[in-house]
Amino acid sequence: MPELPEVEVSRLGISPHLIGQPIKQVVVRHRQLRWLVPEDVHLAEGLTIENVRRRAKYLFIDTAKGSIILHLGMSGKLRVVNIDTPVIKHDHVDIVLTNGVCLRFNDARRFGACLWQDANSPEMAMIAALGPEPLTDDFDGHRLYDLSRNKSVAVKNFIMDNKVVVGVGNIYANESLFIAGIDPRKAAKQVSKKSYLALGVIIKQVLRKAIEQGGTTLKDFTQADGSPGYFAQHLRVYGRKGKACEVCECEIQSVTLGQRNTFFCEQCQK
DNA sequence: AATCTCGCCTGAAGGC
DNA sequence: TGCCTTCAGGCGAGAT
Repeated sequence: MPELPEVEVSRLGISPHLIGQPIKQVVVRHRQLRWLVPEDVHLAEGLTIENVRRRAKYLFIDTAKGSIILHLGMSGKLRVVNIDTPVIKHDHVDIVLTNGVCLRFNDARRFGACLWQDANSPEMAMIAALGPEPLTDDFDGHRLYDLSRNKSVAVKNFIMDNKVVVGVGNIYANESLFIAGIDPRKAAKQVSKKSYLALGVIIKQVLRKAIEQGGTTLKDFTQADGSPGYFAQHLRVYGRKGKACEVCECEIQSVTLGQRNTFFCEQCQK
């Protein structure tokens, strides 16, 4: 499942192929993604891609008149291919460039999205409501502490709340809390300032490290099979239910929090 | 206002 | 082998 690092690595992988290139056509084969792909995405046709940005897990393909917004959902993959590359199952959207190259969006589960943000319209509410980027100075442990004072939700749900900080998905929430030694079930308001200050640093480290690793293991986005994939990262707790904790050798536990699988070590996380 | 729950999807994995 | 069931999950929307 693409988390922020995967989206950022995708951005880095596709950007050089897109920036400065005019869009010839936007081909929509399957409109029914998470939301219906709007007709307005065709407004990008004839315009030049000026930038490829990321905000949270959304990618913005900027033109002078607006941006095509892509979200990879759970199973979304981006490839840069020649336009004559045969379409495979779940190739839903193509952004075709005038040079014969095309950005191809494949998404089996269709939890992803392709939207249009007009440059002259207010930013759509969904995007405007997003909290700070985790890798900027707008986010740190002080913010976590301050926002958590009256929150009774589990700390894991709290750090996965997009209004608190964006881009912390299930895997990295689990991993960060393990490293910080915080029990994911603990009420957000019960977590100490000291723990939050550590957690803020750890979230940044975990995400940065994953991006670096993704950069080094980055598959070739221009190959037919060159999906970004999900880099093989070393996971300490995620998916390790019943296995031994790497620190204390206790059995890793799992519970459901916020309808998501949650893994932790009872001994190491208090 | 804060929190909880639902639903969109398909493919992989496991059971029989 | 093959069918059926279960699970995974980002995240907005609606309910509580």
